[in-house]
Amino acid sequence: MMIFATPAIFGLSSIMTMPRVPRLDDVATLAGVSPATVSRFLNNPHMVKTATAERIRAAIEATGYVPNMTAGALATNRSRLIAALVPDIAQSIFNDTVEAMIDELSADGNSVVLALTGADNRRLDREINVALARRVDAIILTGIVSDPEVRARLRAQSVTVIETWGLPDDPIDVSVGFSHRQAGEELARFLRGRGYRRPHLVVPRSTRSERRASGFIDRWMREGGPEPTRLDVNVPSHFGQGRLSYRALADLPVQPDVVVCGSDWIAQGLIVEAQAAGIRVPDQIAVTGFGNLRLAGDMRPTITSVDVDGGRIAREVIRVLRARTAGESFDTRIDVGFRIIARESA
Amino acid sequence: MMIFATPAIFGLSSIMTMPRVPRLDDVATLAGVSPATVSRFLNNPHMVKTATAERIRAAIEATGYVPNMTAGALATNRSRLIAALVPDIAQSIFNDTVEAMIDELSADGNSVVLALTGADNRRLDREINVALARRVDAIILTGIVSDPEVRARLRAQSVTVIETWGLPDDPIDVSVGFSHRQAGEELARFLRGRGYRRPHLVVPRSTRSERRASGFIDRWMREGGPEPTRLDVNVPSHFGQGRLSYRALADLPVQPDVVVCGSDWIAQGLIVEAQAAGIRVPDQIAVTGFGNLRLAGDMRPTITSVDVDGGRIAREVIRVLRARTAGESFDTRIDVGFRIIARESA
DNA sequence: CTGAAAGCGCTTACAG
DNA sequence: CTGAAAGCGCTTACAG
Repeated sequence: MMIFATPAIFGLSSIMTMPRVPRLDDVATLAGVSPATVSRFLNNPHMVKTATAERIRAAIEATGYVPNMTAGALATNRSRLIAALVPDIAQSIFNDTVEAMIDELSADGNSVVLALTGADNRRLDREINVALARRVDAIILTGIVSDPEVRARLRAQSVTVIETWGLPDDPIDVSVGFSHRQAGEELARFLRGRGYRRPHLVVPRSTRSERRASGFIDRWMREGGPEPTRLDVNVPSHFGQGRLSYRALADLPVQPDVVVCGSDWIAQGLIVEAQAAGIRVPDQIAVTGFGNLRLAGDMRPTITSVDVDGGRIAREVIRVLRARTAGESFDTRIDVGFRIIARESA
Repeated sequence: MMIFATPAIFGLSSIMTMPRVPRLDDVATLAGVSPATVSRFLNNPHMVKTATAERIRAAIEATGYVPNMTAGALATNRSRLIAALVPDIAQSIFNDTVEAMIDELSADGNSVVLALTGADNRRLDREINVALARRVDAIILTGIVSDPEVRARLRAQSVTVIETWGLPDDPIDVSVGFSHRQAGEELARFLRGRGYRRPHLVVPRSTRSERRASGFIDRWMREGGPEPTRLDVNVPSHFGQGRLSYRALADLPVQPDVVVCGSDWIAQGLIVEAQAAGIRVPDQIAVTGFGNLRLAGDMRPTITSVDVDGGRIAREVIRVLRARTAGESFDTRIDVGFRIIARESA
């Protein structure tokens, strides 16, 4: 059902005849200038005389011309397309970062191609190839490129590659993030300082979570603590896992005094389940999350978490992109750090 | 800090000399065929003889050729780019749908340009223009295009436009969704049937929420109920708003027996706050959500919600896209419906 | 400040 | 099954 109820003022008659989409040429002809001049007007308005500019503006208006960025991309070898590769967006701690990046990039005239690499970045290599085929100006990753051949290929290309969240020893090009291992270590120190003695870890099956967990465990044991118990859960992590994780505590040989959750969602679910069982948090069992999502501060009790400034990561990424475009120098390894946010839950 | 620790086997020396990116031409020359044949091999492998195909395959391998989709797009007038326009992704009920769409589309060789239109779709018209400039093959919207000029322009273009979630009376091209008004009406009927008498609405400030709210109110009053009280909240809605919404109940002249929340997050926050105040849900106050997110089924108590099959919406969108590509016919107005999921909270 | 012309890297109708 | 050639719609170095 397609009704053309559009008033004639919008050019209904021309819609009926379906004229082809106007090109730069059409605008040029109508304005009485060459295509080159229209192109200049579009890309560097100050290069054309005011009177000429005015005629071109009118011609664009009259034709309804919309520049063809595909043709522009081919001619300039610059797509103004940025690929963002993330594991998922359904429930992801990266969403804030991605959102902030998209906001900034679109203000710069770029568009973001969002590709999903799946749990454990299964499809990462494939999506990198797609991004390369699209000749994107930059690829922004959250994850490790496992295939050495792909790493080599990326290095050989002129494309900018920014690895985010992690802080690899041997980045492909640029990396913006923090040390997950160190975050785990600091959390161990923090909890030990608060007097907890029997931590239990709930660990999502992702490289980053694993790195935090091993940092936590190493530090904990180095300080003389017993080896923490642990439960591994699938990614993406979610609220329901927290509830199940609480129930699974019953099977442990010794009850923990603090549960270190791999995400705020898990922590939230665990608290809800504990409370439903009549257990008080943190009096009877303490809980920590990770990511410092908004809900961590909103929950009852508020959740002790590790804050990662996703907006900062986005800003640094943008800064790198702009610097490279402008030919200016910039750091290729940017540590944005993290902060432990002590709240009521632990 | 940029260290080339790549083993020589990966062609380190050629990295040093930075040869230009291989083109179709290079592959053709190496394989001893014309560019046309390589192009055919890439797009319709069955069109070339097996022996030829093998030589081309080897040449692609040797050169590390990656097709330039920008050039391909210009030549075919088909970008294989789909624009997905959503208000936000930080906390969005659309994320599941978008994720499912990206999965399907990328399997078809398409990429998704994700654009954010902001609360209340402030930047929708602007992002549509960008999508048009990129010559995307389709624009998938969650929201209403307000500017009549933009609506007319979209209709005049050959681009496929799919409006999702809502089900407008006068769609631009194709729409896939359900009637929000009707969802509100059904919820009113459902709660009245369950014996509730004094509903209070927490309404996010979005067109769709408003439509559900007015459907609810109309139906409720038509059945002889008193006018429900209401509280409007900003979008995107989140957990913390639920907590605040609970506290705000104290200001009401008469206490509700059920709170109808515009999202599951709000419902969850409201339940947590009620419980923290020692109030039992649903015995002392009932609560409903919207969206049937995973957490609705996981929460304690489980949350009565309205299920919208985001995956189904994604599948229908894909079906439409494929049908149009194949030149087959399809419905231009697809109602995916909704279901009220009765659980413990109301 | 402006124009003519070559070029970006593909695809495909046409001819063989 | 394959090749030569034109064309997709821009941009920009060069010349004036």
